[in-house]
Amino acid sequence: MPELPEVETVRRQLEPLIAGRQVLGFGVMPGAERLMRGRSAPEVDAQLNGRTFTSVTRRGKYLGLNLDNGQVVVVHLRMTGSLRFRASGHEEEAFTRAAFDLDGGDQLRFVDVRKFGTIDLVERMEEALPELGPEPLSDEFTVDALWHALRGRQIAIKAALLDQANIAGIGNIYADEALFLSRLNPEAPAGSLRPAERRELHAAIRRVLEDGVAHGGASFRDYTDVDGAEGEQQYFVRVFRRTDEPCDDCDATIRRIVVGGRATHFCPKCQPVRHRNRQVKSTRPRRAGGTLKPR
DNA sequence: CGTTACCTGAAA
DNA sequence: TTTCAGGTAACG
Repeated sequence: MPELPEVETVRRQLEPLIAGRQVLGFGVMPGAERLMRGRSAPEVDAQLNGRTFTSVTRRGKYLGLNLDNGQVVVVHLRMTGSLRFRASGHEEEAFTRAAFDLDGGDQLRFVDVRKFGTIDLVERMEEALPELGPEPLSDEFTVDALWHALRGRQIAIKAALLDQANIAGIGNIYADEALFLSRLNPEAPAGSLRPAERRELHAAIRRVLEDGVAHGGASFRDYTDVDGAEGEQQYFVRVFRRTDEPCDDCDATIRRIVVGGRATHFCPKCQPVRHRNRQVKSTRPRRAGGTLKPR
């Protein structure tokens, strides 16, 4: 559920709460063992015991809880996971799947209804990460970097934005919002974007993610921050989960379709299907524009 | 490449 | 009762 802005919100809150705190124990609740991806909780507990958290980093939707010996606890919240920092004596919330006991009795809890989230303990963060594209809020994310990921590809631009190997951290909310801001149809082939459209999409991605962070993330369903509080970004979305509502910009009715297996929301008037350049004679399908160079 | 599985609860 | 869900890996 959490995308880059939600994960970054957690990172910012969590770092000052756990930096300098010592781990006295770690445990996984019965029935939730899979979140350790095959590693045994007692073994991880033994490795963590006595270690101290130093900082919290983020890569895409992954969090790295850094330890004083260089090791990293890598957390992915997937759909419904959340990390909660709770003071000593706080009652246990439902769906707590794992917990770190900190010095002083405070707890860092991993709460996750659907049990899709994961926790890894590794020597270096990269060991726990799949192939990830550039960080969209970093300097390495340029229009050229975006185009490098899209050029020559026939898949829908929406699906391309969700592929973490292209750009790290975009999920279903921010993909729809970025496409709305850049007025691109979600089903347009990724490699068909013209130069001006690439620049607009690049700027839109930056903008929606920055807005999301500024509003503390979006809480449509399960997302809550480290205190259990909701974000505000859901009040600012332009199309996401606004099916049948009027578009803010043109009053047309927002539609919901499925692209790449995911619900996709867009304004059919602001984000029209772009026709291939019509050719009167030829019935042979043309490549849908774009520069077709090998990747 | 698109589709299915992984889980569970809330909403339709 | 059925459908849907901020994600991703494993299918075919």
